[in-house]
Amino acid sequence: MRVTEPAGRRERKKAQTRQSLADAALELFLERGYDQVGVKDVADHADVSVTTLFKHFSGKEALVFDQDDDLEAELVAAVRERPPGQSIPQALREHLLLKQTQLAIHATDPRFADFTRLVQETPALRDYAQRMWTRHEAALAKAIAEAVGAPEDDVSCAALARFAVEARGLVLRHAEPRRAADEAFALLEHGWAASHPNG
Amino acid sequence: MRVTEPAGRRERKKAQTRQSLADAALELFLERGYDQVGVKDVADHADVSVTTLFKHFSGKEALVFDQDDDLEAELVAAVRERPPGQSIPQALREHLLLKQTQLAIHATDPRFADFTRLVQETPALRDYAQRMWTRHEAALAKAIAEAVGAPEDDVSCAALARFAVEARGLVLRHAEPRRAADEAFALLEHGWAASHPNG
DNA sequence: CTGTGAAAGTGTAGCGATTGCACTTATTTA
DNA sequence: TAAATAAGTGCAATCGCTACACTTTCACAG
Repeated sequence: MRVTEPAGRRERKKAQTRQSLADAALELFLERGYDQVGVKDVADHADVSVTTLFKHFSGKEALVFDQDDDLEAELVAAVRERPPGQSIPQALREHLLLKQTQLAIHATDPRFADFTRLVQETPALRDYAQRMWTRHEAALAKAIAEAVGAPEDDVSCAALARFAVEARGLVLRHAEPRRAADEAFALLEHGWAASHPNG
Repeated sequence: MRVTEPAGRRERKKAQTRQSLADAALELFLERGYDQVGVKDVADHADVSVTTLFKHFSGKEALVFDQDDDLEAELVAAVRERPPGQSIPQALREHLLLKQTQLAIHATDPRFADFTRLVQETPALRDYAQRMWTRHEAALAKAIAEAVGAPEDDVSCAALARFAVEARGLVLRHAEPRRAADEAFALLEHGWAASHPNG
């Protein structure tokens, strides 16, 4: 009985079903392409009904993103617990670069590159991923505002939050992510420093 | 025979059908809410078949955005033909603020405010509007690069383009658009000036 | 004029994602 | 062990959207 896995047989079976679905989805999507696979196919392949599939996942796109939940907390933590001397834009740049190399279902999965390509080449998935981040924009804005002692609805904090999550999309499609991130965040860095000398 | 309306009866009828659909859609959406109206309802109300509706509009959301076409040209022009002494971020801020007060189907329509509210309150429409702008991000990035003599795929130009169109969404949901735009673009302004002293 | 081909429009049938409903089965818990 | 709970099932239906085969209408050349 591991710490992360609550004992009950019921919960274990539930988790297993969910995992079967996620695995089936990833496998089929990689094999045939997202649009060439129906939710029915995924359900059949995982040996459950379509109804059950939708009890576990909010939609077809969600099948490949199994970990939305921690994103927000980590994002906020990246700002709040950044090392002393590091600016907020810097902290966000580092966090996003780090995340990019973890976003796979299993970090150890050799199909990681394929997964990333799948997401980038499928509009529906690309958009979904972007919205996943944008959903936490408000929380991030609030964290930034707190970090610099600005009012909670400060516009420039909201702007920095938005721009930072958008920068992710920009960086992803570039061959040299590190360099792209540096350039994109340099813009934010300088702009931010100008209005928040203490940030 | 006006300059804007090509003579042929055929083309006139086509334009009229399209207009009927757009009118019906706006009316019904405002009355019942976007999600409570089906494309069938719109088609019936405009007295055409559903098939015809989709011959005129690429999807349900497109029914309320009748003018995507000029957006890109205007966006590029805003950068290319900006008054001397005006920075690129400034030019984009002004352009977006201007656009925001024109985006109605008819600028003279008293229902303008309702329309804006509808779009902002309906996720599907908000997202669609955002994508409408994002679709022209590449063209804008290119125009910016040309304006400052940077390579066509320069990352900071792409970043400025993306941030500028994203700033729009930020500004829209604020009570004081002018002030919000000033703050959001101040960030870009300073960041941009730091790396492009000649921009 | 006229007839012919393109363009606009129609109705039906259907697909794929998603939901609601009534139901069975398995697990938990009192 | 029985009642309560939650997972899973199958089916029908909705909704956006497309394909198809068809009719009507207009433009234009002969």
